[in-house]
Amino acid sequence: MTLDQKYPLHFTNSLSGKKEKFEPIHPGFVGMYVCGPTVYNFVHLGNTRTFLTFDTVSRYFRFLGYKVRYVRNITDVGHLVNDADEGEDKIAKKARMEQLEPMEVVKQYTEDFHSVMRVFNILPPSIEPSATGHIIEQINITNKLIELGLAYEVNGSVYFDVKKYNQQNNNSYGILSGRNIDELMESGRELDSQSEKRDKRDFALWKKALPAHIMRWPSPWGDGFPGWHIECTVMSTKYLGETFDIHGGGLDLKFPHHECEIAQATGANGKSPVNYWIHSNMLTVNGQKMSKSLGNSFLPSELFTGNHPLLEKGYTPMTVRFFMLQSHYSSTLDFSNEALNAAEKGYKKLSAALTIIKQADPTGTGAPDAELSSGLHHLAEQCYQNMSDDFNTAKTLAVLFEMASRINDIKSGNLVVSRIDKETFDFFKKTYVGFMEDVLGLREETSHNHELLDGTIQVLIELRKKAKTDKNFALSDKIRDDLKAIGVQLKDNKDGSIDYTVE
RNA sequence: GGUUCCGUGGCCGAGUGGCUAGGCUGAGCUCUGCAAAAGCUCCUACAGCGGUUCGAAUCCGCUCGGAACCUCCA
Repeated sequence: MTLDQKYPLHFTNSLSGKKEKFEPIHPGFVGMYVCGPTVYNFVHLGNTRTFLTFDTVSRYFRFLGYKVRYVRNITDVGHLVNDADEGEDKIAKKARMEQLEPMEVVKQYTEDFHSVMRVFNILPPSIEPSATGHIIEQINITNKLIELGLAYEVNGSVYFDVKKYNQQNNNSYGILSGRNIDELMESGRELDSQSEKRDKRDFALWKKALPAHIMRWPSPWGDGFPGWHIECTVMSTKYLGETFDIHGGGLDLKFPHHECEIAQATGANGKSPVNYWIHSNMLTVNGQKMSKSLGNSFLPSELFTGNHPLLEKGYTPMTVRFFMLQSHYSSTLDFSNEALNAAEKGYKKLSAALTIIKQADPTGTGAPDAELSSGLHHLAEQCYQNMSDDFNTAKTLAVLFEMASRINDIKSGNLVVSRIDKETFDFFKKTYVGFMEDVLGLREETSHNHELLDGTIQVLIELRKKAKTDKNFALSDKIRDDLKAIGVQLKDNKDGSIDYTVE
């Protein structure tokens, strides 16, 4: 029995709003597309949460034995500033402000994005396509939609005919976001230069470029650039097929972006593009969504250094990762210094247990205790059960904390390893290490633990041992206190050995 | 205005009809030369008001409060 059969995965499908059993199109394989960043600025912490969510999702699929193709795009054309744009997109605007070539901007912020992903231990996707690399495909699908009568050209721009699509598809526009097309008409706002559209609910597939616009490509309708939604439709279906398993993204993309993707793809290919939609919720600050425009966002670098008015101190990447994993991806998560401090301590506890269990060995004498063994086996199994239940990282962490207590029992001698049968011990160890490192992506933060530093501290530890043996407690305390003052905490173990941690 | 979601103990945060969430903080105990770490114990909540039910934090209704989307946004 394979792991995915033993612990069948269920998760909430945004399309139905219900928790569903995951049934892949091709058994053993998962195709997943996630909307990536728009690279016209530094990614802030809120953006990071979404990528962390889907990193964990893809990690767990792989852990269960699935072969995953994870596609996450780079939006380097830039979303329109607004629907009434003057033929200028965000990247072009930024480029002019900074006197740079658009591709220079894109390059800079893509590099930043990648480095942020790396420090958070977010694994790279299988394919990372860019919008500018798929202009031809975007033109082709736009052409196809025109031929099908679902799009129309006006003055060098092409728009998707939402009303017509809706009539042809059982009024399904709004199927994802629960929106009603008639209500959209009432609430939609009127914009001056929107007069080109036949209906204000229509959205752009291709926009004509004005002379000032510096990102432009030739097309059957003249020089221009693609609309926002079409890139994701093109790149997802190109690499995953016309219907694929999972599409993810931030909740704020549900409407209109994802709704438009469904309409375009369904219109062009005659079939629904995605079986399961997953939306991750927002990171909030004082209850409000973190966003650049609200001025309550901060950059990962500011978080690490603590160099920000909202931050009391700096926090390590793994502390932040742990902090985010403590809540469910579908809930909002509120940022606060208190919560980060709590996370820092909690994470250190798990990390310390990780170091211990990795070195633990099931040696020793004594008969295995069946009841004890089955209790530990059951505990470890809960990691699988919790992750298979809508990727519940919070519940999984709760189990890992209990496992960490047992690991500490082993270290302190409260729990004799030989009382655990070999099979259970191996499963327990494999589960703890596997869920920490492979599934949750939490690694030991030992960057301070350089060889030189370690060697130096070992010398001091030996001196202190000698002082203790000589009952020279004044000296042994001075060594410990002085080390603590510079951030090195010594810990005396029962067996006389001495460990240390670096703050 | 429309659509949707949320309101859990000192703080963060899981949980959807009966069974201990967990972390952090605080108090105590054990271990220890003293610490630190660790283990154990305690502090037992579900916005308010009604209703359904043998039984509700969990379902229904109303009230109050907060948020997201409807415009670029992870």
